[in-house]
Amino acid sequence: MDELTQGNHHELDPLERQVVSVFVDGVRVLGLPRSIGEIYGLLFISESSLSLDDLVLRLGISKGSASQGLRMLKSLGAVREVDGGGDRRTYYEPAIELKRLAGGFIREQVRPHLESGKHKINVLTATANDIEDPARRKFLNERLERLETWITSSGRILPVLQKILGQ
Amino acid sequence: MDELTQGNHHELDPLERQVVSVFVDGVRVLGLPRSIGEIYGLLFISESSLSLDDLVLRLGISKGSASQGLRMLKSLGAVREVDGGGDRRTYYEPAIELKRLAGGFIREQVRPHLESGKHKINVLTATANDIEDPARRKFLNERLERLETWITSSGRILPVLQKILGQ
DNA sequence: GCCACTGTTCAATTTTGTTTGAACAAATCA
DNA sequence: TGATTTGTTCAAACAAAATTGAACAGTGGC
Repeated sequence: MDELTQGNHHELDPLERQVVSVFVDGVRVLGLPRSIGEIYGLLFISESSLSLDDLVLRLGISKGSASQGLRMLKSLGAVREVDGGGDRRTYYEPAIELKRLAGGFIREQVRPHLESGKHKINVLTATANDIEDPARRKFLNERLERLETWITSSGRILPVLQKILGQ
Repeated sequence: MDELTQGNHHELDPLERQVVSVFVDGVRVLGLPRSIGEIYGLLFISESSLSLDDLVLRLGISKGSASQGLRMLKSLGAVREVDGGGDRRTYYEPAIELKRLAGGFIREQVRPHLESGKHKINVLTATANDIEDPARRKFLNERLERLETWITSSGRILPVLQKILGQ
């Protein structure tokens, strides 16, 4: 294997390690696995695109992790495939526009929960109307209505978010 | 023990279980432990305030969990203490204004991460300026600058969030 | 002062979620 | 066609995080 054409397969240098660790912390806040942060972080400070086994070799993670991590990053729109050197590997580059990253996260991780929440509350509201005791029924309806306004407000936020982040 | 004065210590009825499960799912999205969702959820559909051992008995969780969960909910401003019956227990009620809940979450869980992120990036930027290779240094500075704008944009969002949620 | 009650702490346990690695599929090459 | 390379899948191993429960501290009643 030739370093000039195959890239650098040593362990990370100290600066790279620090940057990766920033991303590892960052994705933990978002509730994503550490490997996602490692992979995205390394792509983020790498000038050239990297292949799956670049990631395996440089981060010291398994092929399985790298494969699953890249799949999730692709679904989030956080990495894109590029055609790399003359070989038949797939190479990856990070998407670095915050707007795009936030958009992917909202689409994949936030919206589905809001939708399913809205649905569950509708079911609950129907159930609550079968309650005998009128005082209890009234109370439950008030609370469930409030829950609904929470979801509505949250939904209103998302476009605003995307607008602000797109700058 | 008298049910009329001490409250209902049976297991949850189906509707209560469903509501609690909505909150359990909700807090998981936010990266908080399930017990937080259980406790807040039960308070949310309970007409009267509840004591620590009401929570223990009705949710079937340990005293330790209930105590730690209430501590976190207090720090988030998601519950408030009220003086209950004639006994010397502390009773709790949920805060149900989305504005307040979001504010607490942002203050306790979001801002600290943004701050520490900003700090780490400053450290990194200093390190990057020691890099010999000018091309590499330039690239790193560009990327770190971008990271900084991410944090800045994210910070700008928080007040907007609070404004929209406060309606 | 002693007992009963309420709530906290934290080491041990349990649960949940992530990573690994071996088996496999698909694609390319010779 | 068979050998090689690239990447995926998923059950098992592992790691991280939450929960338990027993010991403890504080408080009030008697």
